[in-house]
Amino acid sequence: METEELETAAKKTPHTHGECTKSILPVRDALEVLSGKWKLPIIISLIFGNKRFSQIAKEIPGITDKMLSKELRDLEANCLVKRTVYDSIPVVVEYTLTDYGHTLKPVIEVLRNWGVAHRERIMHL
Amino acid sequence: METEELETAAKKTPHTHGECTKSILPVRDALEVLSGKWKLPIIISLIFGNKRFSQIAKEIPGITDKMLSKELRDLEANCLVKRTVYDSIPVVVEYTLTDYGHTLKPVIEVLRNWGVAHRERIMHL
DNA sequence: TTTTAAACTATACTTTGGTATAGTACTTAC
DNA sequence: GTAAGTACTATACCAAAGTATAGTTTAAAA
Repeated sequence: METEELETAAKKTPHTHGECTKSILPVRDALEVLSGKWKLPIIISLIFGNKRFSQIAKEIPGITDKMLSKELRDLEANCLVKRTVYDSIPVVVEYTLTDYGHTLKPVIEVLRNWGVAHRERIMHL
Repeated sequence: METEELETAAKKTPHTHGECTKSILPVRDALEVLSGKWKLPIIISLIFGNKRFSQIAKEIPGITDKMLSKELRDLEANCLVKRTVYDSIPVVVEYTLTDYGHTLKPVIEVLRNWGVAHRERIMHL
């Protein structure tokens, strides 16, 4: 019996490379925005309300100042977070989720729902 | 003017640690399933139809055998992919998205839609 | 008899992500 | 004048993720 003649379903839906790649790229973009250990905690923390640097730091156990600073800059570069400097003494900086940042809420919801179900499933094995 | 008196919106919606953490964990679970450079290409490739090892390898430019093998085992451990060995000569192994794996489709769709919009937005800056 | 193909595994290496620790500038409170 | 609070930055280090390259088994094809 030749390999090529196997009765698998493998050949049923032919498709091109380009199709796949084009379909993957934007998904990757979205995942990148949420990637890493700290972006999600930061975004979710800001969904609950505007925060100052040290407030976020306190709310996220384990994060270092360096990572918080770096990730906030990342999120700002992606227009998801706005940084406002208050000219007080000492200087206070407030971080806000932009309107655009809030468009992530349904995305996070879908991920959460799937995640909850997945957790259930993996537990009961 | 004291820091504590600033008229920011930062104090409007108080919430607890526990709330945040519990809300983050399942999202992370979901992201983990899709994490890394190769899981998404593999899943999407299998959405288009069942495939054999070397077929997937050919469809995903740049992936090494080692990574493909490792990621497939990961996906199998998460019940997303089924591995079927055909007792032919030479041995042929077919990979299938399980029904459960297909539940990822809407998740990927949401990510893709957000990703497309995000790509647009970042481009036009 | 060497090559080809299937589906891998093994070893070593590099790159990226994240951590640990310390230090900066400014000012107010003790 | 020393400590403490604001929001950071710098340096060095470490571990996980990914890459490169090669080797394994079986058997058919050239």
